[in-house]
Amino acid sequence: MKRNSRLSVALHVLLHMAEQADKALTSEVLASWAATNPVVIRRTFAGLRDAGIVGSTKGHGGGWTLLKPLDAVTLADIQAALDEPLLALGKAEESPGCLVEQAVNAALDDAVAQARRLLDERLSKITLADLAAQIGPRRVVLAAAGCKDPHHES
Amino acid sequence: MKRNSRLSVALHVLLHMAEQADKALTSEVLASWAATNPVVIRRTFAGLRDAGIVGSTKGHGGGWTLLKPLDAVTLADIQAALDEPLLALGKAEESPGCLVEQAVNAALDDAVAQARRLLDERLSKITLADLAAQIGPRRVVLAAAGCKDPHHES
DNA sequence: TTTCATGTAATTATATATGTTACGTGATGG
DNA sequence: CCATCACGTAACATATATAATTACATGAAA
Repeated sequence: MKRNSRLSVALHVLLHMAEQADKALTSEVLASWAATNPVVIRRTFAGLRDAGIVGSTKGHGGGWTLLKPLDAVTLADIQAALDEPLLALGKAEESPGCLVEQAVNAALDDAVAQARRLLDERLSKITLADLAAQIGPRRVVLAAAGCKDPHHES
Repeated sequence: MKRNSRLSVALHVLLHMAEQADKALTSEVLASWAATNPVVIRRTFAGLRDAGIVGSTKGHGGGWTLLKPLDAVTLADIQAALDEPLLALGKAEESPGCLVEQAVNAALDDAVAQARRLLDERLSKITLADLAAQIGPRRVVLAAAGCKDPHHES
């Protein structure tokens, strides 16, 4: 992996959890789905837990469970829970003495804030249920062709 | 510096160039404005040159010149010329075998593409002339207070 | 009380962006 | 024509950010 992919990972794992509903699933199982490390899952999901999207229990038979129905969780909820940067635009200097740079920073701050609002607005209209609905067709097509779900053979 | 600040640097330098109009300015001068290295300027401005926003000449008296009037260059033009990532959202895997992850990637690609369009739309409505107009007032205010333009004392 | 699973700190690895050095190319002035 | 200047670029070094890993503590269940 290379870039900020926490949202991608979270969505992937959450949808798999939905298929195994109700069972508490360990970080290790979740990590195998995302081809990553259990600790990465715990870190990523810590925000989701704080946001009430998932719950975790310790000890025997413990693990992670989805606490909300799929249509009650939007991508914006998840994004917010993960507290990601989202936009890659940075500034050369945060508090410049130069008047020109001050004006540049102000203009960029403005545009970035607006872009963030617009993206958030878009993400808030997509629920996990919407994504799940897009998986169904793919699975059916492949199943008809006699394929198994090719999950992480690596 | 830390993050993707090429747009910030480019805007800062371009506006300073506008104040010294017509004279060819060396990478070294431009770099001193941005508190960076001449080579960084050359790299950053290579895209702007290809886009016809600035020109460069070699040899004695050579350097960089603005080729377009300030109101003919939008932030979207500059952004496009620099070819920056813009959005920080990445994917865990680019071409996953997993159907769930395929659906996640598709949805994210969609949302990101839309956000990019929206941000670009916003940036295309701001010209360098708009930014320059925002500098004037600040400078006047400070001059009245007896301050010099405090440029990069560090 | 042993085992299992999360919680979290600390460390290492890797990727990206930026800073720097070095050298090539073309243009200008003597 | 040749020394100088300035861009063009490759190669290398450094800094920061994200992810992967290790280690250990805490709490719950058998």
